[in-house]
Amino acid sequence: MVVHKDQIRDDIVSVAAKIFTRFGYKKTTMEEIAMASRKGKSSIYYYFSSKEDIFKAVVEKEAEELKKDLKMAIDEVENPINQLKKFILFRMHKLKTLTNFHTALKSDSLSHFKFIENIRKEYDQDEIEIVTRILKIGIEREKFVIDDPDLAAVALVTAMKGLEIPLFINKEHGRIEDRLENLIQFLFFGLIKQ
Amino acid sequence: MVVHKDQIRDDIVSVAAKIFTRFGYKKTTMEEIAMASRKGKSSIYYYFSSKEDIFKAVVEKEAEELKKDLKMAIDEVENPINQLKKFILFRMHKLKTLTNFHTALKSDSLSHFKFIENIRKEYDQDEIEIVTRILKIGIEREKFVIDDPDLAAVALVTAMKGLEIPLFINKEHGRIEDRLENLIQFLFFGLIKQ
DNA sequence: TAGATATTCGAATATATTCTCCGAATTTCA
DNA sequence: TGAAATTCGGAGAATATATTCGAATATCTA
Repeated sequence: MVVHKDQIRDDIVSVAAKIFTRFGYKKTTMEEIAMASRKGKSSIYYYFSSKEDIFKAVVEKEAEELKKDLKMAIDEVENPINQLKKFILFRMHKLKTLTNFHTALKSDSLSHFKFIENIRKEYDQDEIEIVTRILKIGIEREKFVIDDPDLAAVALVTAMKGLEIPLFINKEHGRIEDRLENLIQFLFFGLIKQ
Repeated sequence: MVVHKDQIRDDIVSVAAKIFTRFGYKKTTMEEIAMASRKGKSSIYYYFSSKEDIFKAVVEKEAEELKKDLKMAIDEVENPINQLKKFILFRMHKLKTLTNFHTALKSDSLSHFKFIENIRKEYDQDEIEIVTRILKIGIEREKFVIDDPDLAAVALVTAMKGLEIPLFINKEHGRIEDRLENLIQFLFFGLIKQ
């Protein structure tokens, strides 16, 4: 029956996610996925049309998770400025656990998969949407002075991505929060009401 | 010149050890080893005759390290009973970092390499030797009552290996020491002078 | 229960990767 | 300068892997 089939697909995706996380796309074999799922290799092809197809499902699942958790994390905080901080920090931490989605975003050895381009765009869109919402609320509450919040959101997200790599590389976790403070001050220089 | 060549071999072995540790024998490619060593693929073949040959060098190096460190660790302790404890504990902890040697000892997907059999035998021999020495010193100092220390050493090492797996799997590090106490009591029941 | 449909898997095939070797180019050093 | 040491690109054979096929089995439906 159909429901059951989705369940098995999900199981396979979970199992595959772990293996992809450990070994990366190329070094992961269908045989491994099959064995770990306790199925025959060809049964996997009953549920997925290809290795790429499984990977796609894995990445999409991780993207969903990130999106959902991001929204939840932000809602836990009140002040829009703190929401921004939380957004940047939480995103960064969470991304470390979502290895497959993260490499899908970064790796160019994977960029020949057309689906990755779509995921990127979609995810960018989501981020901008979230930030825009935060900014607009901030403006309403007279925390921010921004003429064009849509434009500002794009700029902010872009800047954030630019800063992601140095932050990612930096191992000194304690200091990230401090630097984040500076980042926000910098990005919103003159825009935050004192 | 010859000295330089050995140096480069050593470098390659170090680099390869990391990759083998991360991905295992099969998933590691000569190309990766070459790239990580910043050499052309075929240059690697100038220094080693095959992938197996590199792996052999890696495993032998780790075996050397274990052997050396084990001896040092034991010498830091006085009482033979404590030496035994230290031997068992240290060996177990150290083995966790020497992944390639460890898998060489255990994995049967690798057992078609003839050199592995030799390494095993050699290492077993070394262990028995060390334990025998500890026992004999213990007897001299009248800590132990053992008729045949050679036989006892073999029995002890064998028992130790049997207990290795459950100890390895057990994550609760704190308790390992306690259980070790029991193990020694058990193995030497009636043999340790009170 | 029969017949249809869903699922499984072993074995075969097509494709891709990887090990290994060759030989020519470059470097080192006496 | 010339001989030996070292490097590496690229080719070919061997191996590994992804994917397909078809037959067997299980599950559902009426």
